[in-house]
Amino acid sequence: MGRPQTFDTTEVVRAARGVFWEHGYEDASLPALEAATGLRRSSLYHAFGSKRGLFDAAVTSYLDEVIRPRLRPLLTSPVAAHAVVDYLTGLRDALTRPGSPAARSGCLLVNAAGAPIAKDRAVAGVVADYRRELHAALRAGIAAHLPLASPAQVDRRATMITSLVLAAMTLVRIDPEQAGATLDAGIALLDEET
Amino acid sequence: MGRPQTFDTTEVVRAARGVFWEHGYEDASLPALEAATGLRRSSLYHAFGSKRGLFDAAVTSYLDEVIRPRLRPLLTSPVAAHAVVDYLTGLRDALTRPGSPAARSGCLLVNAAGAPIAKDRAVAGVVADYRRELHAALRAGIAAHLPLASPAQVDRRATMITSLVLAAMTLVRIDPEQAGATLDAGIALLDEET
DNA sequence: CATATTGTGTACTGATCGGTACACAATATA
DNA sequence: TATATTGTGTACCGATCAGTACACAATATG
Repeated sequence: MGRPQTFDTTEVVRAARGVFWEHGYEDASLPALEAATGLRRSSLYHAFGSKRGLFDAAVTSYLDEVIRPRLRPLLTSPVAAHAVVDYLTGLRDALTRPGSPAARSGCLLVNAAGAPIAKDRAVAGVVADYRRELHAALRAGIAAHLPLASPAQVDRRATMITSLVLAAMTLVRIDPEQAGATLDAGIALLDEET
Repeated sequence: MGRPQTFDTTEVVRAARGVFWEHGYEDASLPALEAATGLRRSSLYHAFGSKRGLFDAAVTSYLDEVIRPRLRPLLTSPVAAHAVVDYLTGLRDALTRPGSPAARSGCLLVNAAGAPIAKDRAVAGVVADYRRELHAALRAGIAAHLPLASPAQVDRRATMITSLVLAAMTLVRIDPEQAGATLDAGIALLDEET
């Protein structure tokens, strides 16, 4: 069946993901992607069709390997009462740990939302779905944390915490301290209401 | 003293601001800036030195003509009790009015925070200062809205509402409905606590 | 009117962009 | 071993990028 691939697709996508994460879709150049993956563009185009195809693979990898593992405790019942607080503290630690991808570049999808690529309907849909997924997970976590609150109150608070997370992702690139303070405000609010 | 300018600097900066607002710094091309301003690059470079100089002027214009007029009621004492709610409803209306610059492109500075230009320290500082300015204004508005709350409570809620605003600016480009719901959650929360 | 000074238009620069043509390499199958 | 099939490397494509050189236009001042 012809010559076999010499590279591991998952690893290559991970490397490309890092480039898109740091530079965004538009400013991730082919030479930078070649350097990060160790592949020439001929191989990248053969395997992924286009820069956009590689980006889509990177987004899928980002959701599966970066986003969803963190949300899992909020989505697998029974949800612990402290799961939301754990999520927020864990995220704050990740954003304030110097050198980590999240501290350096925030969130791949949040960054994409403000970039020209967001005008692509498919990409906009992925980002919108991501926000919905985050909101649903936080709603579950808040419901476990505030068992006496009404569904409407839980939903409203989930919207608030979702926004805190999105804002922290935006702020970390320009002022990590403000990003940390943003997440701390969410933790404090949840404690306050217990 | 030589040949006089044939254009109005303020108007030209406004036109350039629209281009940067819609496309971001990196993807605002010189031809696009020429088309929007009606000037050739020779004039732009003569007046502003560089693409970056024009961007800086556009940012100043954005703060003075777009951001701060909206914040003024929150910063001129006495602050009305309903000023925060007015701000949020006004912002929601702007974000959900189809065709408005904010509905189409969100916030020039929030978008910049996620773009490569954010690595420039001066730009990062401007965005960080903008967030501080927004936070201070909302704190004043919330203090007027919740006169019984402690300073710490007011500050924490100001951080929350600030994040709602930033998140809505991010979301409007990919899903205006989620952006509107985000601001509605803030309004509802303020009502709930009255 | 002459001249210095400043603004504007045309036309270009080298660099870089994403994408591709094509030769060659490496394997599976016959 | 011969051949079909698939993967990889080299070298290129036209388009576009930000920026600039320079001639020319238009004014203020002498």
